[in-house]
Amino acid sequence: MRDSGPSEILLDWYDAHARDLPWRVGPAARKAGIRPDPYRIWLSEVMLQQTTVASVRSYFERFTALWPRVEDLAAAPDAQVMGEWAGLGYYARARNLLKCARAVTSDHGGTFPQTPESLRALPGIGPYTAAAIASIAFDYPAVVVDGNVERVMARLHDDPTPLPAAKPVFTRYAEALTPQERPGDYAQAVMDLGATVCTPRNPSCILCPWQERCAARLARTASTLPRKTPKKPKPVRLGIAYLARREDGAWLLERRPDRGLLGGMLGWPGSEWGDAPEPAPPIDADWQEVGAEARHTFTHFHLRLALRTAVVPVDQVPERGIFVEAGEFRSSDLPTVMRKAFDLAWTQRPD
DNA sequence: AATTCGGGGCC
DNA sequence: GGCCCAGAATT
Repeated sequence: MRDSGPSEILLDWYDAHARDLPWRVGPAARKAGIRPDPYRIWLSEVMLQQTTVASVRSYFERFTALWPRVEDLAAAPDAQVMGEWAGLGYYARARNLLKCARAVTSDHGGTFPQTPESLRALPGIGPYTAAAIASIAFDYPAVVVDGNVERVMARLHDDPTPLPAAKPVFTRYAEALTPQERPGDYAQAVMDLGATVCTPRNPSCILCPWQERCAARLARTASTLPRKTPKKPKPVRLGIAYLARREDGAWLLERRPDRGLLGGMLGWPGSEWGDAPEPAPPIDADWQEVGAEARHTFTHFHLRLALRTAVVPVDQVPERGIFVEAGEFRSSDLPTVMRKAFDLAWTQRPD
């Protein structure tokens, strides 16, 4: 066997161990000349931002079935896209997804730009996603740095510098390894390595194709890396949600403003969330307290949401929100905290 | 440079 | 309970 550099060693490992993913063109097919669909790569990469493969799978299948091409997604109604994204989290991604699909369709003739810089100019595409699309979809030798790559680089160099301050250094490590040949397969290979071998806890160093050149394996420090600066504790916020059912079965919901928490999503009208929430019934009714509260943890706070229910006559006009007909309402269109509130108030309890 | 943005699976 | 995840946008 001829002398191989680290990227060739990793590519050999990838040829044998590449995971089968719905958006992936595997190494064998790629060598046979099959190109990935940039639309599917873009969609998967946006869904995968801070989100596990296991969570993304079903959403990816659903989106590509509903909207096979970027032009189809661009033409979709906002409310339908937000509803399909419900439960996946980080809802700014869905809003930017639509902006991006419409920009690609109207400004680029339905074709994704191919360089990291031009991709970076599109909504919802940052440094990582631009590099990932350029390399995977177009075989552009971009330096792809995600959480997996950071972890692998920290361990290869046994570098104790804490993230996020270490990001520029880890990026330089990654730069030095990125090959000109098969950059797309290489990018996916490092991420697969991080996801399946060089895992956050209990890495399988014995299975690692880079074990002989890994400083952390020699030092037995792999499982302690990368270091991260400690996070702030999450405060508790309180709130009240009002779940009104009209006598004909319609539900009183509210479209949340496009910015901020759960932006652009449907939700139950309610109080602000804070230390001492003020009652804010959206319609005059005989509100009943629900015994249980919905508990939910967001990125930076814990929420305890008190619930109120009421049944109101058909001719009554709400002060806030809009009635959604029973036949048009799907609790799966709601973000998880709102779906939890619905389940607690109306399905897990007797009427 | 820090903060804001979700949710699920794992330990 | 906290940690992690194919991060981006905003301040």
